Amino acid sequence: MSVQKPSIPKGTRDFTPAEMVRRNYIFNTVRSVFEIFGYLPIETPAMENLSTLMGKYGEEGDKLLFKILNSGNYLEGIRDPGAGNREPDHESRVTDLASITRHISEKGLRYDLTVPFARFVVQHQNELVFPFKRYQIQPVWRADRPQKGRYREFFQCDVDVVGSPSLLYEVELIQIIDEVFSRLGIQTTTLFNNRKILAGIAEAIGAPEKMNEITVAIDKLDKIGLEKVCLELKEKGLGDSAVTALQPVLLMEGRINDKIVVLEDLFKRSETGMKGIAELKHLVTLLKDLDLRNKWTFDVRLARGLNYYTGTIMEVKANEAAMGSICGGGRYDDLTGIFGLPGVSGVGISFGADRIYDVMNELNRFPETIQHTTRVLFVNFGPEEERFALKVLNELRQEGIPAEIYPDPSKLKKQLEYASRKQIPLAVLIGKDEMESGLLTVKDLESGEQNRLSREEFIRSLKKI
RNA sequence: GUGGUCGUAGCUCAGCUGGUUAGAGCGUCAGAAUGUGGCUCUGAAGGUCGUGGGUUCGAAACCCAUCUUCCACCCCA
Repeated sequence: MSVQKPSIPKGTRDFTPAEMVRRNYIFNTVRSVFEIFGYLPIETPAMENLSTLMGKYGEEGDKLLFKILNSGNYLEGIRDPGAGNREPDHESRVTDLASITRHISEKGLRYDLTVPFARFVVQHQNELVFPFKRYQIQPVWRADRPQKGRYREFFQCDVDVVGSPSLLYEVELIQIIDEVFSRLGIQTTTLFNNRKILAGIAEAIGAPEKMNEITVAIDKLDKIGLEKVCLELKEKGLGDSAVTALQPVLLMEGRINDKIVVLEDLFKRSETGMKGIAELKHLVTLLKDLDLRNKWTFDVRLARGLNYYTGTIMEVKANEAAMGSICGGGRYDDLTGIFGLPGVSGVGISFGADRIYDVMNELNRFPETIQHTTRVLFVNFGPEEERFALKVLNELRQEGIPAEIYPDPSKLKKQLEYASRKQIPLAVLIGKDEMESGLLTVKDLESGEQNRLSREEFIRSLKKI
């Protein structure tokens, strides 16, 4: 039997202690901000029933779901789809696969945390206090093709509130965004838009069913330019008059108020659009009163694919790094409706921990102080000394000071090197001399200084810091 | 899912148009007066050249497939 090369699936990663310390720094920061805003944690299973997941993320989303094979010989009851057709052409085989999927797989890995949360709310509705504010920090999986900032397994940090349509929560979420990124030391811009405005635009130019195509095209304005956008819209079946009517939106610039004027003019023919504008104005008014440290603005081009959003949608970008959005979310008026609890409005956002990590790494924003864990290493000089050291070691641990002892009486050089490499700041040497005098030799590995201290003095000096 | 790209020691890479025993730097390990790390010196170990086929007298170099990396599209955290 040959030795196999160890490997992990595409788009997944191992995390070393050095990486985990930094990742935890992000998780802890996010978590503590969520908590001061009054959100409580929940967790849901890694896998959900496929029926819970399918159809919630659009056609694309369904393709990106990781499906779990059923246990047992699930093929037994299934007829060979090619049986009556001994020359299976390509077409029929594809559809057969699709139809066979539900027979062989009924579970899938979660794609995000919002849909499982909606399911959770419906299932536990009688135990929850509404408006229900929760946060959730767990991995999600997408069968996407990996690239920079895009993984197949990654962590999302979601905050959502369900049971209130109040725009105060949109404001609260934007405050959370501001607080989290201020604490992490990343400068950001929060872009927001409103699905009702997008729907209003489609409605006003006489193509309400083409909302998706229109938003996708508008989104490309920066990248491919006005002409190509118009061309693409026509290819997508939009009439000349509609494209003409859309021009003011495409050419719109200036301050938020200027844009609102343009849209209001357009929305004389769209009630939905007007509603969206009203929400936008309200949100902007509230935000202006707050002294946020990071930038925010309204951007009609922001689309966001997840098709359950119905109101405000938002997205956060790091100002100093080329990375997709590091946080995103929005309002969904009826997510729980699909699971049998209609009329409950929710709004939430999701922080992409892995992308935030990548950005912070690139910009070198991790504080040095989060590095080392063990603060004191006890050098091992032999069985006698070991027993003595163990007692002092235990005292330190009782005081909550992370400390460890070297496992065997190796050469001092080796033991100190171990301490150096683990970035342990202090080494304690207890040999014959120290045992007799009762004074410990304490070496500061950063400065190289060495002192003789009694146990009490030593512990006191550690507690001071 | 479509198109492209990368893959040589633990890491970063060199290896000219195919030609003997595949190299460097860093790292690792072992030494350099028996209780003192980082710096220095000496020495050593370490490579199925991503994997599997093929072309060839001969392949790390060429071809095909496959896996992985990264990029664009799509979509998204």
